[in-house]
Amino acid sequence: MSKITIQQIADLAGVNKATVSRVINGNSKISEKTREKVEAIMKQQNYVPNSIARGLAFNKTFTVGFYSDYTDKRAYANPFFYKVLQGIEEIVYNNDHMFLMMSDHVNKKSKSTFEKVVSQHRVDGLIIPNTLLTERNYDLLVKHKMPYVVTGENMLPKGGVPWVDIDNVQAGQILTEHLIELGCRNIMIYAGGEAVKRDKFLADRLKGYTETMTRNQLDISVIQHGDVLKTFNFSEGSVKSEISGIAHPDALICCTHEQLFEILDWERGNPMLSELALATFDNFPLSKYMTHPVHFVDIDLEMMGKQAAKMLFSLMNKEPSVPKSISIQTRIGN
Amino acid sequence: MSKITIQQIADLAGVNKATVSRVINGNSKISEKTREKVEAIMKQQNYVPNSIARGLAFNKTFTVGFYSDYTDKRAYANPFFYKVLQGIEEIVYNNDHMFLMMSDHVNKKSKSTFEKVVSQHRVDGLIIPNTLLTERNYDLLVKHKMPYVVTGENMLPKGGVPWVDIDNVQAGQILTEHLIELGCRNIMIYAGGEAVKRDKFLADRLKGYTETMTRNQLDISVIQHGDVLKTFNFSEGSVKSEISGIAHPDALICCTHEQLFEILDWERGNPMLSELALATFDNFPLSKYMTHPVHFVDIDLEMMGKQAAKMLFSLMNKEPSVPKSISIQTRIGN
DNA sequence: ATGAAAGCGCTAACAT
DNA sequence: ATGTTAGCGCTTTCAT
Repeated sequence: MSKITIQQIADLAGVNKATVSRVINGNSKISEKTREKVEAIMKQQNYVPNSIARGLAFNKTFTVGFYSDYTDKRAYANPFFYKVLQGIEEIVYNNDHMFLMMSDHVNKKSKSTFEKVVSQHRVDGLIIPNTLLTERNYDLLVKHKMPYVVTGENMLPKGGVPWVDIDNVQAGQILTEHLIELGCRNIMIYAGGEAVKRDKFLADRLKGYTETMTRNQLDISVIQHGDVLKTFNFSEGSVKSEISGIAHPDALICCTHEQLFEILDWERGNPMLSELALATFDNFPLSKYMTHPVHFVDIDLEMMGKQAAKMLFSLMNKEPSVPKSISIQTRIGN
Repeated sequence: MSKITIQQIADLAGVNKATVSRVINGNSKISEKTREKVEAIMKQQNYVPNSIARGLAFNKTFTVGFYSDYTDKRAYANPFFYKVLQGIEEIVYNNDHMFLMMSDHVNKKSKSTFEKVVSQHRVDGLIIPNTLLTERNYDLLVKHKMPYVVTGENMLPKGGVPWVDIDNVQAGQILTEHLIELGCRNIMIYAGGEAVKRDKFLADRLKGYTETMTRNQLDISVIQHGDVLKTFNFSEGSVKSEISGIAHPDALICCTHEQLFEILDWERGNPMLSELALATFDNFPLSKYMTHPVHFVDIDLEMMGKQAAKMLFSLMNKEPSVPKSISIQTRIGN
């Protein structure tokens, strides 16, 4: 513990500690001479203001929180999740704040981590995934006047919730357009029925696909189970499925990696490789191990993190006219 | 902002704020009657002590930090990395502390995040991966008397560095033993030469393999490139490689997932599936998509996180006789 | 067992 | 431009 305090710096510089405080905080009403003297001593003594004391005086923590759910394997097992964090930290650090990450751990005998952090004001602002913005959490944030930004489109039936999300409709559009440009006409999309109802991002991707196909006067073809695809006899070049009677697809858009892997897994014993263009959203780390090339839209999650953090600082600084929501545009990868 | 303070609670209870403070901190010298009265009022008012003020008085932050490197894709892209975090947080929250996660972001005009956190005492203790415990960081920690624990075996030529790591030697042993029990005799291990020198965990896994093979009087066979394996003609059941002359392996241990994927990728066009037992360390999320079963040791990273955090709290509490290092045992998965 | 008062390190309103 | 003083909310001697 370098117990050196503002008082000691003041003594060493032969000034009052208030003067040192003014130097620290860049107060203009300070003579160049004393400023230099104090700064020299601070540097020489390797003095660092105690942020706790500073926080108490300012009634601030200089910390931004990120709330997440470890039990949400979809987030944490997703290698891209850290991209969002990277974007957030970039902005947080550039604003001279710390980054407090917390999971939604619930302690048996006490409040949840979230409730503690919010009620104790351990952070000045919070970034929270839409899946964790429950009614209860929303109420807590409002009650404690805690600034926050949601990643992923707000799902709560509340107005004025600030959010940042990937534009999944646009992603569906450009991916479909890309396949059309490549010459594909019978473009199928694999979008599970239940999941689409539950996850808005899936519905949005589907919507982007549907709109684009319609605009190009192409037939829409949505399958809800990979099994349907397997009824097509690719090897014999048949034009219609023996069972479903649907036109032979020349491209398949998988809405999630899980779907893509299911297809790739099944495809190994099938010679559809050269006949079917595969496409999905987001790049993925094992892609290099894949023998079948996969088209994909590049989702800039780092940008999403940055925008969320920027928006949060705007809110914390009570800037006027902060946008309520931001949609991040995507583009074709590779 | 629920601006309710200890003074207001005291007023409401008709006692001095010192009394309230004693109730909060479980001071024994308090009559049961006043304790109950104060506790009732605190609960009724939904009072939460201001942790900043508390920290200032205690000269503590009630926060534990975790230092990591976003540029280290191996960590962040690894879904298992989060297991460690989960373990850490479990302990941290049970000890009523917060969890401050920080990357090694370096701000252009100022100190690194790490240096700020340590010099400003933003945390009471720190967990840091061995790869980030540089000489410089070590010096900072010592200089500021900051308690810390290293995950992964200490690589620094310094004594007394507390660390927690997976017992990779033991992991190599039991995996090899498992294969032997399964009837394998010609067990090969894929361990790249350069990597082994760089990463101690690889050398340890190799060591565990070597020891076990020797103890069982079996021949050791280490390959440094996957290509060597490809010289074996599995399909014809030949006993020796045409080129290397090495005995036909019936099992292959891959030291990393990358190696495993390389083999699996190449293997698709080869009928070695039924002939070669594959084995690796750590389970991985895409395993269910693999058609070739893979033996593996289950590495309990959550336990590693827990142990690291427990050790850190012991250090922070200045408990006597805290172990300097802990090796986490592994076991065969599935 | 409880109250009064000093102090943790810093900021800010008020003096000079 | 600089010093003085009073907090920020809590803990902790020291009284009583």
